[in-house]
Amino acid sequence: MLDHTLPTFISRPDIEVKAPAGTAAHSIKVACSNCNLRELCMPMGLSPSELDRIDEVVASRRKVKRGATLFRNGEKFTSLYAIRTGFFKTCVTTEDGRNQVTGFQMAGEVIGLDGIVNDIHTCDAISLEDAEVCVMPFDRIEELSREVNALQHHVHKIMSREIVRENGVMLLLGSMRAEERLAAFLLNLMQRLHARGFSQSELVLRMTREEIGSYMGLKLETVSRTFSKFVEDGIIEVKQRQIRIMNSDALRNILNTKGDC
Amino acid sequence: MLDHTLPTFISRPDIEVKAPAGTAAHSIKVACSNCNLRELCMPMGLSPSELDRIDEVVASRRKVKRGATLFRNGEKFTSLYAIRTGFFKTCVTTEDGRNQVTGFQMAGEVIGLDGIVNDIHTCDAISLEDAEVCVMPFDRIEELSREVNALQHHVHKIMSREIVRENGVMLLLGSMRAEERLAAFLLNLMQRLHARGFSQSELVLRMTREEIGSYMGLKLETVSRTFSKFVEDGIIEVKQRQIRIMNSDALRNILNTKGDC
DNA sequence: CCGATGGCTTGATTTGCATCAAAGACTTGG
DNA sequence: CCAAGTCTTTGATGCAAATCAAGCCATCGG
Repeated sequence: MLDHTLPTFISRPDIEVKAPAGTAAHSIKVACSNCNLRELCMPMGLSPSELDRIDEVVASRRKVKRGATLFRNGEKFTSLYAIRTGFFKTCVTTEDGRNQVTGFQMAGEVIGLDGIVNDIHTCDAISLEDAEVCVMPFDRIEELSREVNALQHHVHKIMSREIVRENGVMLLLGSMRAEERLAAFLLNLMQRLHARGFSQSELVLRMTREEIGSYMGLKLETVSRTFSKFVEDGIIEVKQRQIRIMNSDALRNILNTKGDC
Repeated sequence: MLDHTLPTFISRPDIEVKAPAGTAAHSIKVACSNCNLRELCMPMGLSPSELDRIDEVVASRRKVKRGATLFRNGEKFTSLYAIRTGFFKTCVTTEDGRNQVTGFQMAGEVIGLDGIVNDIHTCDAISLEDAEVCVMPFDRIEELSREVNALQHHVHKIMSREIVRENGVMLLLGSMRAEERLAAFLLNLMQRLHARGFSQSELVLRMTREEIGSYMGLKLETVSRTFSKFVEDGIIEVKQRQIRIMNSDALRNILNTKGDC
């Protein structure tokens, strides 16, 4: 439901291409064709000539310090962003100040899709750790995807995937209890990290309890309590933001056991 | 937040093109260029030659009886559907039988976007009244949108709009109380109906209290009680599924008044 | 006409999570 | 090193919505 399955194993994205000293970050020329995240954010099975064209979609890179915003509600939309390193949250806000985290995004994922409809971003994208993104001007994406069919279809798939993800979150918010929500949350995070070559059982949360709560429609105290309950039950171990999954089947059971009781 | 604003006034879509007697519904040739819903589901400002091309995206029409499914979770994805007449709900289901309405769609709106990622539909689309849809094979849409830039951008906008809508629903489900949810629900329905030329103050619900509740993350009793409360407060009148908005400002106030109390 | 059915309303009770409150743990900077 | 700030945990209490339950209303078919 909260699915981000990836077709192939992806190597760890921790080998970073460094900019030459003194070069402005936004002017670095990067090649998707050499990027080890390519299989996450770009279509697969391209011909060599298509691969060369694909490089053109990335205009530049941009570094985003922890806590800084990549874009903000109300700003003009120009580009999509592929996350190279780091971890983001996106959130929407009402006039009366209510705030809702709508997603957490990690390396290889694309953000900014909300801006396409009205050429204005309708949410904030905030970095949860020092990050770097590939800036992909949307007009360039549209231009190129007229010529490279695989890119065109890939863009459609990325948007559709986001729609399906949000469907899953709606199901979660609309009908699940706190334990189920957090079980789903942990399983989803684990799965996405595992697809990126990280451990199946250990993860480091990049966000606060409050941000988790906002995403899951819970208060931070409830998040904390529920984690504590999982620890009591021997399902996970928690040391600050370090989480170790001791029994992932138990988490899956929590998710699938509601109609029964 | 639950926004479907339309740029122009749209005439009532109640004049239906009848199929010649004896013609199978799915073989009727239809012209978008003559359709009075064009401004809702197709891009605007096309040249005459582009308009002709656009007609090619609709392969056929399909009638869907009330209660029947247009597509179902697990079915192969082939086409998007533009609603000509009628009213649909889409819903997702978990293995353990939980069900969540993810949206209600009316004339001029497009459904099926969830199927693009994995070539499989991940939700059910069920008609809430006798309906008719334009079947638009997705490969044809992709082909044509390589040639007609406006169509390409339009497809992107439709998908982005759906993402933004779902962001709004997430906000609602994650942080609003029952009264606020239903105020938002009524205002959103009114707005979309008004954009289609219907009254600003009267509407007929096409769905049951239970379906509203599923969409809004509430039980049907809560929906009923909250409507009753609105009636007591003189905000609406309810006669079965007929709703009359007596004081839409009051509804808007309910939405914007939470941080204050 | 009547009985059956599906949808809706309303009341009584329970409950899961929010809220309020306080204190502990970790981080950062002088 | 201590002080201040942020994040987290845990406990006590309250409340909004769920649950359980009963009856009403409109529709439909025999």
